[in-house]
Amino acid sequence: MERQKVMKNYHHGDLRAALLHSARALLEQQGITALGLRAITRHAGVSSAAAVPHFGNLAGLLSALATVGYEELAAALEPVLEKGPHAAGLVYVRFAIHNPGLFTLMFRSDVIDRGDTALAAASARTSHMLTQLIDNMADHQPQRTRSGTRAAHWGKVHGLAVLAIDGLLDALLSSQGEEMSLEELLDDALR
Amino acid sequence: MERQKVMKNYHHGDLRAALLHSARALLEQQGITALGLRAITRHAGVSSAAAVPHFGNLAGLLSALATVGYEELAAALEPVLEKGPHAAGLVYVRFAIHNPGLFTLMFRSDVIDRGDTALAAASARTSHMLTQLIDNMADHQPQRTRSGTRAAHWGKVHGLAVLAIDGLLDALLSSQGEEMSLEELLDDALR
DNA sequence: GGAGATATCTTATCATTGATAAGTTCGAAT
DNA sequence: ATTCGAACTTATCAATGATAAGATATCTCC
Repeated sequence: MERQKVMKNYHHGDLRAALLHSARALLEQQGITALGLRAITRHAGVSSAAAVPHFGNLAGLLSALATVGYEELAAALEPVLEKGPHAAGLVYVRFAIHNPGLFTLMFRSDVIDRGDTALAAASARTSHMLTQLIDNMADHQPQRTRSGTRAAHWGKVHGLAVLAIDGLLDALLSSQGEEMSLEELLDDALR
Repeated sequence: MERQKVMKNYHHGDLRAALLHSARALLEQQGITALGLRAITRHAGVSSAAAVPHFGNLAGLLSALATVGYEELAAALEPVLEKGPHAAGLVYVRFAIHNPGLFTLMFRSDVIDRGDTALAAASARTSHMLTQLIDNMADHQPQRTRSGTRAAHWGKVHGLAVLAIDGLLDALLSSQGEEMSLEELLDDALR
């Protein structure tokens, strides 16, 4: 029967997924600067215009990748929803550290298209999850607004994630003579 | 004597400052995407290669601009050094909100050159100021490491700044029915 | 199971970008 | 006054994202 045809040139099979995979690989291996349309398609072994039917343009492709990021973050957050903000905060920051490029992309509103439907949905879902998580926590200080509490916790967690990715927390660690790992520092800071 | 020659084409006089001014104007008016070498030189009314003698390349120009940012942030922080972390946090976030483009640029390690001497110096000075400010504060919890305390405070303040710039705090405000301004929210969150 | 319609992918081209080399103009130092 | 060097321009290059036109495979409908 010979059905297992490789289908070389045309009709890749699942080029959409392949392009997202290539983009992610480039993103994590070479940084967000390497995320060009040509670099991505080259990595996937297709022509530079092959992404158009699936994503329209580069912003569309990156938006789809960021969408994956929001979904993965939500999925990572879900198991600790009942465990309170400390555990969830650690999960949030760990996700950022383990996927620095992807996490960075998720907040680069200048390269992704915030109007993208799927992206907006995934982003909103994750945000909703975060606020719910914060609201559910025990130590709600009555002296603070609910919004204030949300902003305070989300801000802290997000800031730690961003600073960790930028390597600025390592600088903080090495300057002080204290013997501790980044993980310990984060656990301490999130207390 | 007619000394007030306009000196049109050659030897601008202070092109370095003029280019930084143009870059900053473009940055705040049209966003970080508009910060191209040609756009900046066009705005300043010079040729696209005029920036080379002063900055080498685009990264050099943007690094110099980011350096200005770190210096201004340090200058804004200085008057509140004795007032504790609450006031200083507000100053930090206000600086970010009033100079969103510049603040964003200061943490875009992919477009600026972290090896730039002046940038590294200004950045280190500001960081030093921040850690000193946090260390001086009264409510040092003994259960936390010094590094942990630094990370916690810097993280929170920085996260709030980043989220505010991205408009995500406004989203947080509007979702909740509470009647409060962004400034009030920040003041509350920094408590 | 055959034919036309349709989506996918390629090739070719365009305007624009950052970098660079070579040439021009000005100021400064000897 | 002349030379030297820095500042600036013009011209050119490779590379980018977008797009139009063409080729090919799959799908639908009869």
